[in-house]
Amino acid sequence: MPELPEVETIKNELAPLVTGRRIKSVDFLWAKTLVSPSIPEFDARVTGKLVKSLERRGKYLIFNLDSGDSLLVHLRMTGSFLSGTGKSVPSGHTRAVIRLDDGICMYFIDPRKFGKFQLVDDLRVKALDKLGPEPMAASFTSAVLIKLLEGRKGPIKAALVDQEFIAGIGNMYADEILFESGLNPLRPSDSLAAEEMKRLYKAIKQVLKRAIENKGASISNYFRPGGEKGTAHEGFKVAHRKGDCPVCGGPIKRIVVRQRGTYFCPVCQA
DNA sequence: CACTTTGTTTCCAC
DNA sequence: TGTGGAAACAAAGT
Repeated sequence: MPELPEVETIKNELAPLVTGRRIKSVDFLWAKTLVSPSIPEFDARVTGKLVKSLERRGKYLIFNLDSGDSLLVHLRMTGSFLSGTGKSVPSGHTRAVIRLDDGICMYFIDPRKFGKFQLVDDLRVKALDKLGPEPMAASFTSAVLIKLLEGRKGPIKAALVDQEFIAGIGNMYADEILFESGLNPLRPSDSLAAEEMKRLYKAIKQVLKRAIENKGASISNYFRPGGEKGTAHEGFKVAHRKGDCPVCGGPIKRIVVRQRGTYFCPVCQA
């Protein structure tokens, strides 16, 4: 399930394959994958263009073209990329094929069809503008987090998965971060003591950093461009776990916060 | 067949 | 007007 560490891994591993190459064609095997513009206009603006660079913002992967246009790929739930040579489609869940020069192909594989492609002429679009700060950026300091938390009502878990609050964190990393901080997911955001906010800040940086080092979490359908899986999920303490707390041995509890399954240890996260 | 999964969108109350 | 919560939605797996 692509969240920040998974999209970052895809970006890092795809970049050497695609930067400096020209796009020969993009085929959509699932029409709804492209949200805008129309397919004919998309083809006209993309074919023959050079991929200048790849970047990531939140859960968006961004292909910057030499024409100034950018292809935004919103990776959501089950989306990932597989690189190949274009002979055959590697999976029945392939939703789009980006063909580059020298026979390089990138397959967008997305079993649940939630991922979206969008071509824009300016990165100042609503989808990106609304995103909160990048948690891994050096500019995301504990002072920034404290500022965000003050006056914010509602459970801390809800804040962490809110893309306008912080970009790139989804359900599973929110659970891991809260476990690492020893904070109950239902604690109101503005109720944290200074020391708790410090712990939360450290946990955000640490959980994401470790997950990036482990090339993302391969829960359900995520894999890397070369076909390998990530191993970050092997280190998960509570997210998607059914068993007992690895620290205190008590049962992990599952509750629902903002309509989302939330795993936590009621003892360690009192 | 009901339920789960994640993020966005829409709607409603305050 | 902003904020926040709940529900609906998208699609497929179990």
